[in-house]
Amino acid sequence: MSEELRSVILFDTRTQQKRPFEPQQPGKVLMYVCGVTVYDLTHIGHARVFVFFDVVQRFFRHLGYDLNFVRNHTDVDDKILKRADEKGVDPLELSARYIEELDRDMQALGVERATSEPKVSEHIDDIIEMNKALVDKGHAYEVDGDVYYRVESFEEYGKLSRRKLDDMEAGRSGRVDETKQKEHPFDFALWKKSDDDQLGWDSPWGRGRPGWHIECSVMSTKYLGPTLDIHGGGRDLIFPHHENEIAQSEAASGEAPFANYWMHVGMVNVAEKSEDGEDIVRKMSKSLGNFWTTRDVLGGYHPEAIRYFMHTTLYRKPITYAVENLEEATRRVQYLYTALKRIDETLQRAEYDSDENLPPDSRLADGFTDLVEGFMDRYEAALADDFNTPNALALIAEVARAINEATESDSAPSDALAHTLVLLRKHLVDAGSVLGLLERDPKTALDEIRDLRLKTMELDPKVIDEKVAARVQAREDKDWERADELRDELAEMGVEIMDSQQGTTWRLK
RNA sequence: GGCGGCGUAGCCAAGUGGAAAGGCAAGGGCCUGCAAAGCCUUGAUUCACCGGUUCGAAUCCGGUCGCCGCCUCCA
Repeated sequence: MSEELRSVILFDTRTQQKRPFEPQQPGKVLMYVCGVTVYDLTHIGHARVFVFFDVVQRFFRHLGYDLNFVRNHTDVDDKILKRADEKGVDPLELSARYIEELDRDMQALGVERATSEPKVSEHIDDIIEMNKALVDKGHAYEVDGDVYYRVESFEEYGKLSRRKLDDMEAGRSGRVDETKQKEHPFDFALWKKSDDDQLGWDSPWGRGRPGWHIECSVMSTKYLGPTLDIHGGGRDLIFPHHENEIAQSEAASGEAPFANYWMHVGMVNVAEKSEDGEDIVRKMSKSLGNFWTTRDVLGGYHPEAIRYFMHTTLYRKPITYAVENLEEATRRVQYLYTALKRIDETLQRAEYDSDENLPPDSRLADGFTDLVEGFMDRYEAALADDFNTPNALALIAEVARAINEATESDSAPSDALAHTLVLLRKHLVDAGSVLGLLERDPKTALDEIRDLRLKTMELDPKVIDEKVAARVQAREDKDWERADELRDELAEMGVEIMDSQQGTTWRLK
């Protein structure tokens, strides 16, 4: 059975090339993705990673793979301690709260749950065990209650990020902690001594807490074993985070490689004005203060529009966050849902629908055979090529255009056309579901988009409805001057009028 | 200083050795009282620049310019 599954090509960061994906066990995928350190709301850079791997999850399942997907929460970390201290709250309560906030945002974005979502705080014993193993094997050493990984003990250190210890300038980024007595500047903390009033657990090295990288090695190994099929995360985790995970995991287990494929998602950039008034584009980040929280973006744009926007660029490349891009994505999502709505309206005219009263199976309407019969294969091929979502969207657009073309007429469709439309609708919805798009019924989605716009534009729908009704009356009276005047007033408010045989509807620009 | 990436039509963006996807914007047409929506249609002899390999390069190699990311907070 497993040999029948469509094969997928992945770009692997370590080898810097696309390769056919060969899971260790045919048909089964072991995937680990680094989540976030939960000390604040997520921004859309985080959301991009979640949405992308959500598509990976959905697509593998769509193809019939048995996916075991682990995505962790780093709920013990110095940034959490610092934030908790500032706010005067318990660190684990703080992180628990932000896990809830994260879940809320990701649920709103339609990100499906991973198979397991483990937390650092629940794996302290496992972390201590791995630390002991690393110390025993000579890969780590204790200094005054801290435990450090001895990077020089791992010959292949740097193999993921293609850098050599000697080539790097320690402190280039101004982040190396030089106050500690480390053997090498790049040795990193596996365990940190905690003050009496700090969060900590007892260990062979005294009371302390885990360092940053160890949790992923521990949890991935615990849930998925020593060798992952796929390990993912944001590009900025390649060094040092993932490099250090490799060093820890391979040294501790004695097995290599730690992961067969490494997938890294590009950064979300922001277009800004520099102090000199120049247009610049740079990475969105907490420390630069140029970030948009997922919460904020969800307040202004439909979840599927946000996803659509993210799918317009290959996951590996940087993407620029800009309102124009979100607005264009919103219009595209509206376009797709409108196409579905047109199908439903057309089927109704023949007293069919896409669920119960199906048109009889018949030949396909002229000119649609290739599209109907070849679509899903082409669509899957696009995504199977390292998740080429831009190409996937192009194919979706092709179907939507065909649907609009086929539903131009206001008359009842023939059985052949109705049958074709039902199949095209199914294709569109099935294709959309892999990307987390078109998951609502058309009316709900279009209403949601409209309500969001009303809210952000601070418009009262009653005022709009009244003006629209007045214009309908003016049109019935053939008072074109008055009708156009009202339409101009509405247009000024940002309201678009659409007259059709079914009546007048409106939407927001 | 080291490592890596990017530079394709006005804008966004696929393609990475064999006839330049798709979207937005713009022009023309159909439809419409007029519009909007929708549909049809027009657009890169050319892929930052220079040189090379090849029967053939946006795609490979060398160089130049510009931009970006990472070098222990980072998704």
